[in-house]
Amino acid sequence: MARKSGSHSEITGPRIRTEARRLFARHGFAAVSMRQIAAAVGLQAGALYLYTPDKESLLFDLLKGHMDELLAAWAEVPAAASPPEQLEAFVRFHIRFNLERAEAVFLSYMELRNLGPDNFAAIEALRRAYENELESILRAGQAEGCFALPDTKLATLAIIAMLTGVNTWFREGGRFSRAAVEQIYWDMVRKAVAA
Amino acid sequence: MARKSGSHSEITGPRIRTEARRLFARHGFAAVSMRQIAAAVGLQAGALYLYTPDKESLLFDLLKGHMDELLAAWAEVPAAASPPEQLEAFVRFHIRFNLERAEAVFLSYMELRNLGPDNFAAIEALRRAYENELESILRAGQAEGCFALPDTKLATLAIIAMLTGVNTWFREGGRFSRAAVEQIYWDMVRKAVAA
DNA sequence: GTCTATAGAAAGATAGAC
DNA sequence: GTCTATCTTTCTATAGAC
Repeated sequence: MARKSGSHSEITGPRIRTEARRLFARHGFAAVSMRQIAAAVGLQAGALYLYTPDKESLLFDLLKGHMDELLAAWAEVPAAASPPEQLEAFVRFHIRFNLERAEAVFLSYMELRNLGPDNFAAIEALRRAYENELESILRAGQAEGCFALPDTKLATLAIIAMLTGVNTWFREGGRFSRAAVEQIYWDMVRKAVAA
Repeated sequence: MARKSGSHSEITGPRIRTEARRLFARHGFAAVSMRQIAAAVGLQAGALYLYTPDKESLLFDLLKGHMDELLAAWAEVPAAASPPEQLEAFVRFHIRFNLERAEAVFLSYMELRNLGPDNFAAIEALRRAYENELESILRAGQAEGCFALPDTKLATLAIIAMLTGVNTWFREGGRFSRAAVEQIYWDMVRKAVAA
């Protein structure tokens, strides 16, 4: 039988992060108080400071954790034989992963401005590392002549913006399944980069 | 000679909106206090309430004004002869207009969640009206057989997300002029929708 | 039209009891 | 590991002088 109160450090930390992510994504970092987060977890506000030195660090941990997981998950995707196949894998991976973590994605794009300079730079570096993954695919395809792009960096940013936009409208049980969305977006990307 | 103090209602209102837009875009609605806005204009906090009933109304006026101007500006663009030409006009218009009003665009995408239900619905309706402008172009091209799209609504959202993404990276004096950016993005859109 | 002053609520963070 | 209590600051919004 579980204790009604006492020590729960192993479970409380993750629950704080989960509730903070949910609340920050829904209302915005600045609009959410430490008291609201504590209440969602079932704690008093002071107890949060056992798990984070301050509010900004809590946000940073969420963003850093998300970017680390994003890069690790992409690293797990097996390499394909040709740039077009690699690009298809990236498009499908990006849509799938981002839909699974909509709240974290939203935070990572919207709440960067609430970080101090050092924390901001750390997240930016990870974001650029992810963009570079796509850009190397585009560069390889460009070199082989299967893609025709005026600028690979701009194409990278354009494609990522387009794919991430799925998160703003996709709803479970809507007109399209995730698989259908992947297919439709892949069709558009494939044509947009084609030689 | 201008008075040092006294009545300035005709100039103070616009200045409040300009400074509020700048501060909200930079730090986020919830993170900016009425005192900060007043200080940026050169007023005391209480004086702001001569111009807005509360903080949320100030935000709503900014978003509503932006959407109205966006729709009005698009209405001024002369109609082109064919769907591809219309689409090119839309792409160039969207990039140009959004780069000219980067702060307002940022607000309109990020701070909707700080509006109450009625204000939220009003802005959403205007956003959908703008999306419908693009979708009718895509539908017309689809009907004429010059575009090939699995779904015009999804293509609408994908294209707008891609174009609006320019605002996240474009900097004056960077590698590309505005005209060059318009051209590169139009090339990608043109190919993505082509039959 | 703007200011000073302030009411009243809520914020982030800390101290010490248990 | 968590709670209660509190310090200190800051917030939105209002009242009344000028």
